[in-house]
Amino acid sequence: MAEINAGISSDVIRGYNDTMILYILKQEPSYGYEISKRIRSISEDKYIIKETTLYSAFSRMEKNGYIESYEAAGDGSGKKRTYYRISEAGLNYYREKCNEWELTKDVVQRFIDGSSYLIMKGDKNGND
Amino acid sequence: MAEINAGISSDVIRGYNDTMILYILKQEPSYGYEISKRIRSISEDKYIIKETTLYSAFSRMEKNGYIESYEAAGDGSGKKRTYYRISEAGLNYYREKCNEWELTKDVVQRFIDGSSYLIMKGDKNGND
DNA sequence: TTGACATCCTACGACAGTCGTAGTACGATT
DNA sequence: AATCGTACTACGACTGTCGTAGGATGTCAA
Repeated sequence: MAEINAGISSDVIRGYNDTMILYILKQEPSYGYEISKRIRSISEDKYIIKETTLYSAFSRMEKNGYIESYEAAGDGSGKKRTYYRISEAGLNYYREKCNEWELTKDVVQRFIDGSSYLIMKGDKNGND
Repeated sequence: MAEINAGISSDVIRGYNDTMILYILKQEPSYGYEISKRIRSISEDKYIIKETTLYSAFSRMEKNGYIESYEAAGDGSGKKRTYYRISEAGLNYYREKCNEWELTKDVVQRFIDGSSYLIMKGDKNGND
């Protein structure tokens, strides 16, 4: 794979970056770089969030009250980092997004040609 | 339901309006108003595409060569309408989007808390 | 000490799809 | 003639994403 995020269009992910971040923060507070790596590993390298996207999501979500930030020097290293933790509002928002996702997934799926897709994959003649 | 498209965020659908339209056109040529109604009925009123979104998708996709337009007076009524038909390129694009969708769906799903979602819904049978 | 490299973060502006608002125009029904 | 459903166009605002750029710290090896 030459490209980054090959096959994943940012238009689809749009609006779900927040959800992914909140999913991570739901487990424990974290910071930019670590979250970015976790998203990458959870998606098995299929999705790599851009730094700018990530940090702009932070400021947006903090403004909306979904997350709260605090300064801390992580694990032994004297380096100060901006940690984020999820708030109650953020948790509720995350749950709403989960519901929305199930709904949206169901709707979009109706416009995806699943059967012909399967046939195509086995049909060398490309018949329809 | 008070709101239009309640629960479906335009950020998620973004980029999949094209796919929905192509799904309709894959079956037979059609025009704006009819496509809009078909999307609404296929989604069981869960998603109603905005007029402006629809027509801007037309011009975008025609520019990209995914669809071709022609003037015709539909069923008996003397009214002229702009019909669109899908092109070979459009068909390929549609198929790519189907693949992309399966991939994206899989990735996003990993960040959706499915089990707590089921518990929340109160599934007493524990079905999956 | 110097340099390379990974980490950690900010600023700015461009881009594109969506959507609100507005307006036009035709045909059929009342 | 007024109203409604149909059919379409124009314009500009909004927002999340992302390219580009830059800066500052810590670690490790040469």
